[in-house]
Amino acid sequence: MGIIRKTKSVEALLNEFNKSSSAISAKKLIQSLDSKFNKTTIYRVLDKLEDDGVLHSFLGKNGLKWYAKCNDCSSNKHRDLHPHFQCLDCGKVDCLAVSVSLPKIPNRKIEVSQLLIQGKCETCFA
Amino acid sequence: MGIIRKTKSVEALLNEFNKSSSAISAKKLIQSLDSKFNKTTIYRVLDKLEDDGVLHSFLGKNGLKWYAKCNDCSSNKHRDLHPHFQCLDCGKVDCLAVSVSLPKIPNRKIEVSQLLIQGKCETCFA
DNA sequence: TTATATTTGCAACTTAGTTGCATTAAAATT
DNA sequence: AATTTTAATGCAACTAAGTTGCAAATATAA
Ligand SMILES: [Mn+2]
Ligand SMILES: [Mn+2]
Ligand SMILES: [Zn+2]
Ligand SMILES: [Zn+2]
Repeated sequence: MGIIRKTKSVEALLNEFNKSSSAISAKKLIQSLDSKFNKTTIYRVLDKLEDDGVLHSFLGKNGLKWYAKCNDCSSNKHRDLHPHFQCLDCGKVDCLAVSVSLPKIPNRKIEVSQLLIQGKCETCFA
Repeated sequence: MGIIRKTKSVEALLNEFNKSSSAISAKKLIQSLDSKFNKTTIYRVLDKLEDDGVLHSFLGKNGLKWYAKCNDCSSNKHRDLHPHFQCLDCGKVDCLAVSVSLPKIPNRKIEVSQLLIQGKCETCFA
């Protein structure tokens, strides 16, 4: 079940995601908003925003949880099946607005897939 | 640095990987060998076998660490750049012996990538 | 057999994420 | 505006995968 009330924490988190277009880890959000909100609150609000189709989540390096804005999702329809890129130098993570062609796998039913590409970002590569 | 001595724990772990061709999670190995070895030992031997190019590791559902046998790797050359399939019903994880065509990403340098496909395996799909 | 260096077990630790519950605060109702 | 209702919050305690330091055990070389 998603967000019902427009609280301070909801506004603060949405604000964080409006400041940059990159993905943000739960860990970073907890650090940034530490003085204002409890980590439990942050985890719970993120979870609800994902239910609502406002954010989507995925696992980055070391299994850490990351969140990024959705483009055309709603609570009914989540379609964030794009790959993500994580810079091994600066740690930045971005959504890649491209579609991945999955390999053919006989006798299995594919439900979801996640592709994480790692390397050097534009800034760190130059 | 890799394996130097052929100890009981090394043999036991290699034996586990020879019993099945599927990947095995560190968690499962710790459970299976709980009566014989300490979990610290298991983590350390797995790490060394990976260094030696005998096993490769990757993260599955929920960021859990999985290991599987390498095919043609050595301590110098690791090439396990294949995708993995995890069954959401029975939990089984397999290496997929196919190559993935990564999308073109301008101005970035790709170093590694990991593709995890989830769904129903042959057994659970039928 | 002895010496040396690697491996092991254990306990304590780290850290991301979760849970239960009493309190607080939105928002709906009167 | 005051009251009621119910969702959201803070806090502390917990969970669980994985790590670390160190003394004791064991494989291998001498
Ligand atoms: Mn994304
Ligand atoms: Mn594999
Ligand atoms: Zn970078
Ligand atoms: Zn299955």
